[in-house]
Formats: sequence, structure tokens, C-alpha cells
Amino acid sequence: MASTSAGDAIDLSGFFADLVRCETRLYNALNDRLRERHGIVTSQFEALRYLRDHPGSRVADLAAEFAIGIGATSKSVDRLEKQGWVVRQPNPSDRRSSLLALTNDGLKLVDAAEGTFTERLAELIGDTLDGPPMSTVAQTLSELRSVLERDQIGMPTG
Amino acid sequence: MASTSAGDAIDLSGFFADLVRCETRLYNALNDRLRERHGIVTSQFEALRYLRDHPGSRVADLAAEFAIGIGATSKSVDRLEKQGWVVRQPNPSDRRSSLLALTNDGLKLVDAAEGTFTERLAELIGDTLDGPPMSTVAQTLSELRSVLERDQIGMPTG
DNA sequence: TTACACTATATGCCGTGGCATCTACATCGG
DNA sequence: CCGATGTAGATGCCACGGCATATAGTGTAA
Repeated sequence: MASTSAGDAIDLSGFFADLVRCETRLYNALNDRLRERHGIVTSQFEALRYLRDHPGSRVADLAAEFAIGIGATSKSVDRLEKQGWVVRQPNPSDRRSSLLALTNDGLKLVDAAEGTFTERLAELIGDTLDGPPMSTVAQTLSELRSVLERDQIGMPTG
Repeated sequence: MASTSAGDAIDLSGFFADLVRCETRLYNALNDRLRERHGIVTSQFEALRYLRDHPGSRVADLAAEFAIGIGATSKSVDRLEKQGWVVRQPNPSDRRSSLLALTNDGLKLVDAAEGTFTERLAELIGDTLDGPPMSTVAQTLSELRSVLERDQIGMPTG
């Protein structure tokens, strides 16, 4: 009687624990490598990469992408700006907000860090989990993410 | 030529992004509900549940479970102790460390919060993703977690 | 144009984690 | 038993996010 069409109810707590623990350890491991080689951490790399790939974004766009608060995002941009990797440019169509852009240094940094990031990620999971099961996981997480984003689940207040 | 035996190389960066974003949003959503109903956040719930299920644990055991530093864990235990949910008991076999135990209040709290946690988690993912794909995801993440833990990947220094 | 409601984001205070450091205790070789 | 080395965890300083609040700037309607 194993494996009904709906699947025997999954241990959601266990699943969640595994999800969080994988995320924590991968994030930590990537932080170590990125800090060592480029002096940034994963969250900074992700922000810079997002800005490279989405020119003209505003603070609110970053916040929505990463599901962190607007305030936190603003401070995070302050720090990137202080390092000279990002600039706030006046937004001609709304003076309340700024358009964010990478500097040349910022661009060089992301491009360099991307190699490190990808390589380390492959070491961490590419070599270990491969093939069909991994595809399923990737696709399922992608769907779950879409649903969570569609329903605005887990967006911080500020 | 789709679907070779190793699977066409997965976009690891995309997978990682989905993993992190799902984790963030689920964690935030659970935080909101737990804070509202029990005045704790997910990390505290997880710590209390671990202590309930692993009596006699030490600070280092918590740190290893959650892949956070010993120092951070010590401070986290301070806060739980200050709330009256946990006590440090002298460890008869090693006076450098303490054995951690839940108080009665702590036990009542975890048991109550567990219902909220499980229920909210089911709302968030149980209803959305069900059946075989989800099983595969759960099992694969569980394996990935085991490998990361076996190799001590992503353990903070302090 | 003036008032009012709304929106984008900046800022302050707090909780929490990383990392470095310090201390007490444990352990091992002699 | 003694000194050297190792280990558990406590603590200080910093980075960073949540949340509440403050400040501009925008849009709308009278």
C-alpha cells in the first residue's frame, strides 16, 4: 500500500529542517570562499549580480527579489555604495527613488566572483547529487518559489 | 537528445537561488505566525524542539545541529534561559560545559508551538506541492544534508 | 493650488550571528 | 603531581535584517 497517488504524507517538519540546514551550510561555505577570494559575502554577490542583470532597478526591486525589508535593502545598498561598487542615480521619473547601477569596479567584481561562486557550488552539490533526482528537485523548488512569490508569502514589513 | 543518464547539466545557480528564496520566505512566514501566537520565532522554536527531543544536550550539540557558531549558540541559550524556557544544569562529567534542559514552561511552549508550526507549514507547502515530486525533493535534500554534515561543510568558526 | 492620502526610501533601535579572544577545566606525558 | 596542550563555552565588537517611524515626493480631487 505504499506510494498512493498523492504520496504518503511527507514529514513536512523534516523536509523544512533539511531545507534550512542545506541552505545554511551551502551559504556558509560559499561565504567562506567568496570572502577569501573577493572580500564579499554571498548576499553581496547576489545583489551585485542582480544589479548587473537588471540595470535600472530600484531599492524596492532588490527587496522583492530577495524577500528582505526595504529598510534593510536600503542599508545594504549604502554599504555597496560605500565600497564603490554601486551608485544611486537620480530617477528622472520619480524623485523619491533612485536607479541603481554598478560601477566599473562593481562589474569587474561580480564577473570575477561569479566564477568562484559557480565553481564552488559545483563542488558542493554538482559532484554529489546529479542526474534526474536533482532535476526534479530543481524544478519543484522553482515551482514552490513561484507560488510563494505569487502569493507574496514571507515578505517582511519594512 | 534530452535527458541523458546524468541529466542535462542543471543550472546550479538557479537551483541555489530557488533554495535560498524558498527558505527565506518560508522562514519569514513561519516567524510571523509563531511570533503572533507564541511570542517566539522559528529559530527559537527549533532550538526548543531540539532540546525537548534530545535531553542532556550541550551548547556544542545545538551548534552542530543548526550549523551556527558556538558563541552565537551560547548567546541564544542565554536568551532562552532569560525567558525561563531553558536551564543550564551542571554537567557532572565535565565542568566546562552544562547540560541543557527545558523548563516546564519551555516544554508547554514547544508543544503548543509545534501545532502552529506544523499547521502553517502544511498551509504553505503541503497544499501546494504534493505527491511523488515532493517525496523526491524531500529525499534528495535529506541526502544532500547528510553529505554536507558528514564533510563538515559550512560550519562557522566560533 | 491646496489639502489629503499614498508611496519610496531613509533612519533608529533592537535582536541575532560571525569571528576573535579569554577563561576554566580536562587530558596527557613525564 | 606538574606543566603543556587541547577543548567547552562565555564575551566583546561588528555586520546585518526586522520593525517602527520619519521624510520627501507623487497623485488626486475639490
